[in-house]
Amino acid sequence: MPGPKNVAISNRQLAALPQKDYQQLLAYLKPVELEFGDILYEAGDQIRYVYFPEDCLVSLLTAVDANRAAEVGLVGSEGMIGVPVALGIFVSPFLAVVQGAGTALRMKTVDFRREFGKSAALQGALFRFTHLLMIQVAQTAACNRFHVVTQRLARWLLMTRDRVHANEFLLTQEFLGRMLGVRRVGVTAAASALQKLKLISYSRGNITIIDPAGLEAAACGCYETVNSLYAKAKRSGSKSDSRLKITISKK
Amino acid sequence: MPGPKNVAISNRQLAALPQKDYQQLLAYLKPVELEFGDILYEAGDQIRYVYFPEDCLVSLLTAVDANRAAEVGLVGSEGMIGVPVALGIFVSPFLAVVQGAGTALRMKTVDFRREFGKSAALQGALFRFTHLLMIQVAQTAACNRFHVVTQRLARWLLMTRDRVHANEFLLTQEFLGRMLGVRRVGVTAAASALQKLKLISYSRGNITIIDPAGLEAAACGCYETVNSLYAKAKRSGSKSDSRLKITISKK
DNA sequence: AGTTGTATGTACGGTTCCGCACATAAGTAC
DNA sequence: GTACTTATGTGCGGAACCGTACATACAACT
Repeated sequence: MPGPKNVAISNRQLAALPQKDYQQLLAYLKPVELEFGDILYEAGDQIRYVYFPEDCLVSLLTAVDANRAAEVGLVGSEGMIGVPVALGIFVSPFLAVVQGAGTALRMKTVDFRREFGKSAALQGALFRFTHLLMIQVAQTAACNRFHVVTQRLARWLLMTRDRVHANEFLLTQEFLGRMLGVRRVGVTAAASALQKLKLISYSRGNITIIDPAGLEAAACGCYETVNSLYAKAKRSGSKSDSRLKITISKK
Repeated sequence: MPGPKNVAISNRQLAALPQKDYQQLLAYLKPVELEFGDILYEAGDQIRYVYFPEDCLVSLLTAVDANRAAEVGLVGSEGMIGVPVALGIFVSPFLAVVQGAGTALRMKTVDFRREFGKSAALQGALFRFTHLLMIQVAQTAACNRFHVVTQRLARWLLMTRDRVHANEFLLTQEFLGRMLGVRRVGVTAAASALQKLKLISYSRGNITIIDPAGLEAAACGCYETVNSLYAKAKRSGSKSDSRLKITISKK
């Protein structure tokens, strides 16, 4: 049963915790300012901290070679960065890079892992989020296979919008190209198309979503597919079919 | 510490368990014959059973609409089908379809979930596998974005080879097209190219890998990237940085 | 006002893959 | 052998996107 609502807590994973479990974590959570472009982990890095975004946005990328990488996941205040730790893995498989500046609460991995063993609510929440992330990554795989740049761009803008809770954000086409794994001019063309349809406007990195509903229509169904699952998870909050109690055995 | 090697156990998740934990599961595990094309779950289905493949091969697919889906994961005797259950989720996000006939040991989800709560070794093994699956799905996302059909086909054949432990298998180009998310003729062209290079041979669904090393060279790096992580996980066996004890609270 | 740097737009030939239609070939049934 | 089904091969116009190069536009600084 969740405790009283922690209204001041902007990270949803933390907000969903019972008061007691949250208080327990609080001693270890330190706010950090994350800047655009900050790298939280390179692929293969030790995960020294886990992060609970408050109003920042973090992209997870998988590389295929030195020059080419594609975003496979996008995490904001609804989730956590460092999901592998919940699975007992302490090496990041992804490049995690800050895509929207803001604050996050972070915690040393060792502290988190210990507290994780004590809080069934935290376990449930993070296992569910891990599952959602898996779905998001898988949908991205299928989306990359079938959908054209314009649709993928529209989807990406909507996903970003959902996570920063704003219709305006700062992103160059060069950057968008890196996320979507296309040339900059590919983004130029797609963005121009969306602008001509009066769904977005942009100039020198400043992107504004003018018509969210129209943009959703221009996006592929992958947006709605994943989004509805996130929304469902949000509604069901900390309720779960599974209640686990995990303890880490000493040594 | 794992118990004596269970040499007769062909599923690696089960084989890695301590003798005691394995014996505990044995009462619930029933062998089933899986035929080509069998659907274990549709996307959105309740997960009524989890499956431990012995010599069969199962594809996980994500759909983007009624006609189009792409494979995002491939699971053989090294893994388990029904990973979400380990995360406390009992609905499959993927279509799970048998791609190579054979046997699997299966278990009712409710039984599995209960036993899962009792065996730290089982938890560790499955959490690690969940993580590997996440990596595989993510690599597929990036691969779909950047690599051409011939490379992806080569990668797919190698992945299949690793999982069925054979250089020969039965698969039509029509089927391969569905897995890779391309037209049949796209597969025809790619397969012809690989055959001309004397890396494979095929006729009417019968594919033989002639030159595994050459095929690997023709595949994209995604194969080696993921494969090395699987190999590493295999080597480290049931050793883990994390030892957890999970118990399911009553009600 | 002029300079510099960054962001965006345009152009072009080449490649990959699409959708579709039709042709061949290998196995299966009668 | 003939008919039928299944698997594979070929052809063709078009769309999307690539790599590259070059042009324009806005912003900030001097």
